[in-house]
Amino acid sequence: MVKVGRPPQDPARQLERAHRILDAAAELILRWGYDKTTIDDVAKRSGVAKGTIYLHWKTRDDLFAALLRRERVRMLEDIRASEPATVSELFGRFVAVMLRRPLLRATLVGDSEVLGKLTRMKRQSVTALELGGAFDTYLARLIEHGAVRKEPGDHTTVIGSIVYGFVALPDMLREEARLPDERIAELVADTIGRAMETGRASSAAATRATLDFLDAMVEIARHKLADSMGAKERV
Amino acid sequence: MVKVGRPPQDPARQLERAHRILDAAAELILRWGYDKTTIDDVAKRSGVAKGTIYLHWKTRDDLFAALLRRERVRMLEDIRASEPATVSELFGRFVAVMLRRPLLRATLVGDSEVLGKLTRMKRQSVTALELGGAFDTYLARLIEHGAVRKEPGDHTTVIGSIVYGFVALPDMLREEARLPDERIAELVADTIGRAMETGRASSAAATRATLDFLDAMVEIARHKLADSMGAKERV
DNA sequence: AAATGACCAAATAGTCTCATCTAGTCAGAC
DNA sequence: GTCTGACTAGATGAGACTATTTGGTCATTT
Repeated sequence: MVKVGRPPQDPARQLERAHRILDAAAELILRWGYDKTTIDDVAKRSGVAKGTIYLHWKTRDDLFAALLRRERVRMLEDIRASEPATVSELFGRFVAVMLRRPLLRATLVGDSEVLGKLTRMKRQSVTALELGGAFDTYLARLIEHGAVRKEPGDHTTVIGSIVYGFVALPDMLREEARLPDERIAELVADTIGRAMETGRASSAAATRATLDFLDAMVEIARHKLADSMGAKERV
Repeated sequence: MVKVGRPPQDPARQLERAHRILDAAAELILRWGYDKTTIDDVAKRSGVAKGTIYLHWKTRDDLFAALLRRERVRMLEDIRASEPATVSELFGRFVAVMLRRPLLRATLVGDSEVLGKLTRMKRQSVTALELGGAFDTYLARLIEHGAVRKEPGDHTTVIGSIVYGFVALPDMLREEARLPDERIAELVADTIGRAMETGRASSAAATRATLDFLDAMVEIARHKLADSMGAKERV
C-alpha cells in the first residue's frame, strides 16, 4: 500500500508560519495603516501565497483580530513577568508596556491613522481588562485585605479615566510638552496609588491577589489567541 | 444745519444683537453640528439679515470663535462664583461646569459630530487654562503655602490627564456604565486632591491664590471675548 | 450711518462612467 | 493533504461634468 498525497504538516510548523504572517501584518499595518495594508502585501512580505493566509483565517478581519490578541497576550505576559504587587504597580506596568506597543496604544486611543476604518471599533482595551467581573472580584479581595480603600468608590471608572487620560493626552500636546513614556507610567502608578490605596505596605495576600488576577487574564487571553490561530479547528 | 443720514446706533443695542446672533448660532451648532450650520440659518434664526452678521464678524470662523470665547467666559464666571478654595475644588468645578456646556465639552474631547471640520483645531481647553505661565505661578504659590505637595511633580500633566480622562471616557462606554456628571466631577476633585494636595485644611492664603488665579483667567477671557464682539473696532 | 438681501464666485455635493484594486475562491500542482 | 497563484466579483477610486449650496460682498433702502 503506497502512501499518496503530501504528508500532514507538522502543527508546530503551521503555528510558526501563522506567527510569521502576523509579524508581517504587524509591520505593514504600523507602517501603512490598516486600510492600506492588503492581504497580498502581507502574503508577499511573509513569503507565503495568499491562499495560505486563508488557510489560517477566514477573513482579513480575523487576521487582524488574531494580531491584536497576540499583542494582548504579550502585553499581559510582560506585566505578569514584572510581578506587580499592587493595583498601582499593575497599571503603571500596564501603561508602560502599552506605550511600547503601538498597536495596542492605537486601539486604546482610537488612532485612525493606524486603525483606518476600524477606528470606531469596540474600544475595549481598558474596559476589557476591567469588565468580566474578574476585575471587580480582584478589587474586592484587595479591599478585604486592606490594600485598597472603599472610598471614593467607582474604582473601575477612576482607574479607566486615569489610564486613558495619561495615555491619550500626549497626542494633543505639542511635541516638547510631552513627558517620556517611563515618566508617564510612573505618574499613572502614583496617581492610582494615591487615589485608592491605603498606603500600608502591601501584604503577601494582596500581592497574591494581583498575581492571581493577572494569571487569570493571561490564561483567558491565551485561550482567545489560540482560537484565533488554529483556523483549521474552527467551527 | 439739518442732520442727514441715520443716527448712530446705541452700542449697547449692538452688543445685545451680537449676543442674540451667538445664541442662535449656539443652538444651531449644537443641533446640526458646525458643518451643517450656515450663516443664512443663523441670520434667519436670529432675525437679522446675513449682511448684519458680517457687520459683527469678518468670517464664519470669527463668529464661531466669539461663541466659544463667550462660553469660556461664562464657564470661568461660574467656577469663580462657586469660590473654590483648592486646586481640587477648582477642577472639580471645572469639570462639573464643562459637562453642562456641550460646546466646551465638544472642544475638549474633539467631538467631530459637533465640531465638524474644526475637529482638528487647537485642542486647548485644558491646556489653555494651564498654559501661559499663570497656572504655573498659581501652583507655585500653593506649594509655597503648603497646600500642594512637590511630589510627584509634573502637576500640569497630571491634572490635564485626569481631567481629560474623566471627561472623555464616558464617550466610549456603554450608556449604562456611565456615571452621572455630578459624580464624575466629584471623582475628579477627589483624584486631583489625593494626587497632589497635602490634605492640610486649606489656608486663607491658598484660597486667595485660587481666587486670584481665577480672577486673572476671567479677566483675560473677558478681554478676548470683547475683542471678538466689537467687529467695528477691529484692526 | 445702519441694515438689508439680491448677487456672485467658489466650494461642495451629486451623478455617471471607466479603470484599478483587492478580498476571497478554487482548480490544479506538488 | 498542503500549498499555490490565476481568477472573479464587487468594492474602491479617478475623472469629468453638472447642480446646488453657501460664505462673503455691495448697491440700494431706510
